[in-house]
Amino acid sequence: MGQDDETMRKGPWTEHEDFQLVFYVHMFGDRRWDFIANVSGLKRTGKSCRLRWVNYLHPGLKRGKMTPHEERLVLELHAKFGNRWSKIARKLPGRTDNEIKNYWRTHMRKKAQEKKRTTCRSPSPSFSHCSSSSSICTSNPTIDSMPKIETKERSFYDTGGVDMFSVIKAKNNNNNKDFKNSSARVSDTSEGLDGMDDIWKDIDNLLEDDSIKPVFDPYSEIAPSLAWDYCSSTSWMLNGQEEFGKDMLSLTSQQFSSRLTD
DNA sequence: AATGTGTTCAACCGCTAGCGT
DNA sequence: AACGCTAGCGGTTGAACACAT
Repeated sequence: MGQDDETMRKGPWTEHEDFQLVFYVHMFGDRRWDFIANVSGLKRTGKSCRLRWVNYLHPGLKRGKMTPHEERLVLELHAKFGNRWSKIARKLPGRTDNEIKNYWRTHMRKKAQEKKRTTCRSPSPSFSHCSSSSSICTSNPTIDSMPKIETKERSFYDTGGVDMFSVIKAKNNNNNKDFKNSSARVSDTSEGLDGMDDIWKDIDNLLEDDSIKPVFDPYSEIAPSLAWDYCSSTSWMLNGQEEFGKDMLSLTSQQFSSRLTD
């Protein structure tokens, strides 16, 4: 889009970037990634922002090891759907397609190694014999009892923004330790904050501070997508929405930037 | 303690479906 | 119908970490 590829950052995200992204996703919802990428000042593509959000920052994500039940489900669902990772992920709330894909790769490698070792002794009772095109596992009660989420439905990752905020708040109040701990790993260099825990807290605090409250009240009943529709329907948005965004948000951006560097 | 090897997982890339014009 | 744009998907890569020697 507007920015040329040479100025774009690549590689691991810093805590500061995470913080910014979370903040702007909260402001505008998790839909307009290119816009968020531009407006936030992050030197990242919209694509990269989306990926970071979906795979790492999304408040609904579970972190940590797969439970045996989840492992079984992945195997079963893979037997049913093949490498349709996003489809499989929709059946496992809190797990991303990337996570499942990675898990499967590891799993398959292990399986392959095991197979090598036990060179075609008795056939394994596991699911490894189910090819992606196989129908062997299709009438599985576990899968069939799962809620059916079809393509037109709201994606798990699509939190909107107001919903997300409530999740953030909930996150602050309890658990999700794995999520927070693992996120801290991203930036060992940053001493100021202790992983996502503090990011969520700071965002929470920032937004509760009236002086820097976003234009769109996160506590209101207006979904961010609607807020966005409202924004985009106005002339200032049509005539250079990026400039508007930068102006409007520069203050807030500076505020949380300074918090990080304190 | 140093080095090698294996494992995990975040992030990138290329492609495609879907939507608006 | 054709085109352009964007979000989303699946495959792949490589850095960081864990464990073995």
